[in-house]
Amino acid sequence: MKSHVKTRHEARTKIIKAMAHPSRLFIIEELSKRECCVNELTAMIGADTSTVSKHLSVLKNAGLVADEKRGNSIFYTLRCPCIMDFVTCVEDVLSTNAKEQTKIMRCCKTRK
Amino acid sequence: MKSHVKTRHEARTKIIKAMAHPSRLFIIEELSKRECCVNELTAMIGADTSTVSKHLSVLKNAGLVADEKRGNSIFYTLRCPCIMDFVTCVEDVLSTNAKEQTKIMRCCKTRK
DNA sequence: TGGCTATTTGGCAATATAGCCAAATAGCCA
DNA sequence: TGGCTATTTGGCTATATTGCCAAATAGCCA
Repeated sequence: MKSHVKTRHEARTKIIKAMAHPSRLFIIEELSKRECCVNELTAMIGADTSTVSKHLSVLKNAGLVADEKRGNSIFYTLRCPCIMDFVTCVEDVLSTNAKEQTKIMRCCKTRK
Repeated sequence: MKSHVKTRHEARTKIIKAMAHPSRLFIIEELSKRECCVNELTAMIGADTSTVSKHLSVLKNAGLVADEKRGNSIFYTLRCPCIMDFVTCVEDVLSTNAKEQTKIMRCCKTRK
């Protein structure tokens, strides 16, 4: 792989990796609805505050979310709403997979 | 997080994790242009055949690619072309990040 | 069948990621 | 200032991922 192609894919990978965790996907989905502070997200996720804080720092580091300090709290917002379109695509893959499974099962039954 | 929400995000995560590797992103991009066999992809990527094979099995396991044996070779194809739209979105994030960096740099210069 | 090419699998070591606890940091308000 | 709440950071262990080599498997063709 040529070096500039590799670099491009590495940059993309950084963004995608940041999304590749259930809690972080949850955060992205919540932030697509409204801004939240760490506290709120922690309560919703049900993990240690430090864990959620680290997830947020991964997302921030990838440029997926922005943070703004207001008073005592830090509010996070989603920076690129197109991210949610991607989730739609992932759902597409999942439903394609599900259909495939159904087809295989139906086929097995018929042959019994 | 409620259990069904968690399950949903875990399913999505599996798909996204499968994409979260430079070589696998490269494979996805190549397959979006045309079908390829392991051999061709291995040559393009420049890693061990077994490594590329394992990457392909990750993608296949996630339902992102399909394989078909023809003669001596196994040809891989992309199952959900919408995946490439996602890459567009990732590029969006990257360019937003780049603009942000530029803005910060310009700001620093002005203040010198 | 035997040799060849293509691909997958098993095993192992190196590295990265996740999540918890404890401690540090930062801002609010009495 | 001191106590309180919100958040981040450091450190640690457990687990997952990666990539190589070697070996196994599968199909082609002479």
